[in-house]
Amino acid sequence: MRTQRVTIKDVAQKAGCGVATASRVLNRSGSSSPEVRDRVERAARELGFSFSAIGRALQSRRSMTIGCLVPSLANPVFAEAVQGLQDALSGSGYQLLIASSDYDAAADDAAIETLVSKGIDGLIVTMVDPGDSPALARARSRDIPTVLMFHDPVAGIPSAYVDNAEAARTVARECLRHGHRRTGFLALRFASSDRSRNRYAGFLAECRARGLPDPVLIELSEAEANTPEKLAALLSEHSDVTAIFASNDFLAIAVQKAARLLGLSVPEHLSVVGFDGIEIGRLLDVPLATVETAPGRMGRRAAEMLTDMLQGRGVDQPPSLPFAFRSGATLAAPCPETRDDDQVAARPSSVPPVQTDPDTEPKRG
Amino acid sequence: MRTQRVTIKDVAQKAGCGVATASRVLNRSGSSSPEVRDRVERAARELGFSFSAIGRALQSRRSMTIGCLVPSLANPVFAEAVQGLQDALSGSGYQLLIASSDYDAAADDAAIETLVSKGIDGLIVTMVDPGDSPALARARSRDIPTVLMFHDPVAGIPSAYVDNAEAARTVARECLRHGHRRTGFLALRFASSDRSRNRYAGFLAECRARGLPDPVLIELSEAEANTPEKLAALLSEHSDVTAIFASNDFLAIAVQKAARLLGLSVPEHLSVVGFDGIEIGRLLDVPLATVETAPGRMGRRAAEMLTDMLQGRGVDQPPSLPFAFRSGATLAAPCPETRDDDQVAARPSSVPPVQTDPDTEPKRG
DNA sequence: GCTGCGCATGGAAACGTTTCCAAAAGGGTC
DNA sequence: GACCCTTTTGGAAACGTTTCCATGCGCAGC
Repeated sequence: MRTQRVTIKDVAQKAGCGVATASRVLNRSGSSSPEVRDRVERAARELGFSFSAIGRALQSRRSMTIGCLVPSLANPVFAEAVQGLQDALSGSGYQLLIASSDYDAAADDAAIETLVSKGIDGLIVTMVDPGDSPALARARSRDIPTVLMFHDPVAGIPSAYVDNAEAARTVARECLRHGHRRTGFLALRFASSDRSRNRYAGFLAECRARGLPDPVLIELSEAEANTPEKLAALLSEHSDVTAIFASNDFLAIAVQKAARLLGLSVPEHLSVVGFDGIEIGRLLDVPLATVETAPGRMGRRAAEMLTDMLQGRGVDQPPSLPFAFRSGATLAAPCPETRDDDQVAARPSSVPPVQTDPDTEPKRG
Repeated sequence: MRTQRVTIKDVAQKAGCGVATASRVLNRSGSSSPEVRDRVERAARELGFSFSAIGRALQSRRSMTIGCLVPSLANPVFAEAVQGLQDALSGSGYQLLIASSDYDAAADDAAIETLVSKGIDGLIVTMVDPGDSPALARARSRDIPTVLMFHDPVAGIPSAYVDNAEAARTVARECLRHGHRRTGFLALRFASSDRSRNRYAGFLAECRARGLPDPVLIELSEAEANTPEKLAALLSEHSDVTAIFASNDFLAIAVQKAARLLGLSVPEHLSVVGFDGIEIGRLLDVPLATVETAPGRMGRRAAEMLTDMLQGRGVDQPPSLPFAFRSGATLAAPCPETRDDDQVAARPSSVPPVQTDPDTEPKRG
């Protein structure tokens, strides 16, 4: 037997007062006499009343809902960031309406339109191209507070992000310091991820600045990323590179598997550096060298920025969040008798201890 | 310059007709003359009109929003399940309102109350104790269609789940088949996870059925799980066990790290089996033996069940989703000269090839 | 005793839809 | 030409809130 939704009208009736009074009592707004207050509160309790957020939203023009768009929750980096949003938002009264686009620009736009029509009070997005999204532009022209996650700030939209290019330069320096000259950048979804592109750009820039040959850009498909054999085949086409910078940690681990298939050992024959700093990398037999980025923190930061905006406080772009290079056994000096024959002379196999960038922070907070 | 939200009233006015007509045209409901239709559609386009889902929800009593509660998106298993929901729901017009409780029963209840007050049309939850949640009971008494994820069906609420106990029995059989007698079950959040408890129960039941000693239950705190040293200390208290069944893959990988710290090698000195079947386990040097459960599929299944319910179709509990034991190098026969001295006699070190349960399916579909 | 003030109260409008209903218009049949 | 049926149309109510405003009351100050 379905209980009809109990509204404030029912409460008012049971308490013998007007709805305006009931509303004031239940919201503790305006004034009311103790007796009335009592009756209303009792009535509400007995009826099991709870406000309809929809009625409220309609009247107040505030839905207490925040829209969030990410490429996919199957990627733990984004999932963790969203959890960071949740953490920061919990207790604020805001709920999270979530959409995912599967890395598709058109889906990005459609999702934003839907979120906006649902009356969200704010928007937090990671998408293919925030700088060229009609839907995002419309949302902003409607004065919907918006912040980006993971992206470099774009078109005046503030962002919670790490400086991908700078992080990649650090990776380049580390590779170089270990004596690598021929490097490769492994990119997944290069076309639809500005983060990946920025990492490559930084990596490339630093290599050039140091007079090294350009790193070879190896783009791979989803299928290649997931099938060690295919990945191995791809890698074997670039037998001169001694260090691979993978655009994320999963890829880096996959590279190790592929290297094993090729009979190469890491790091003796091939060094590998990842990106993101997932926890598991630390626990491996050969701990993964990578860049730690603390996605959860990005989420929290984004949520804080947005709530500031929602309270009318102006927000200007804060500096990028810190990253930290995590040294690991997958990065070492290349072996003198390298797998290819046309390669570098012997190098000192002892390398000064890796040191973390001073102004970066250790790890997930 | 803020554009005031454009409503259907504005469209009607611009098109020179009543709002009722505009509504009919824009919804393609009811009939209308071609000219009027034209004018309305043009007006809507020119004004950049889009419906307010809130107004709609208020009037129609349907928000086209589904509430989802999971313990945490930082756990990739849940994140993947939620992505599965998204996938199955995409195109259906439903959006996902997400809450997370951080494995806390009180937070579960609070979250459900909030979701319900937001007018969700359906509810998909994974929580500490669905069988004893006043908020969930209230939601159901309000006839809000509800389905569980990950849980065994409870209190008549249908669920998309894998049979944890049965999966654990399979693990027990595999351990046994490899010659292990003294086993341990490593549990994280045992108190707040019925899944973990069911796994232990199944594991225990099978061990008893085969006349083996009870597996030792090792409960650990978050801190112990995350600190290899602490975990190692904990493990060293149970030096007689030759095989550990960890309640998830991360834990299983952490166990390997801890074993390394103790100077034990896997699987020679200690076998390890995980649970969940995360992709990465496959790529490791020593591929992880585990149970594959395809959380994304659980999400999709849950979403399908719920949309059926939302369309008034009755749903009865479907059978549990298939799992598959994935053999891996972390599970092998215990070494005859075992690390402890009071232990089993030599065993044949060659073991028949592992075979998967016939009625289970390979992996994530 | 009046004026004026502050407090408690409730009616009603507004928020953006959809839908019921009645009315108008058009067209066919007798 | 009257009648009825169908199609198109728009006014208005309803959904559940909040808030503006007006009303009524008691009380302090003159």
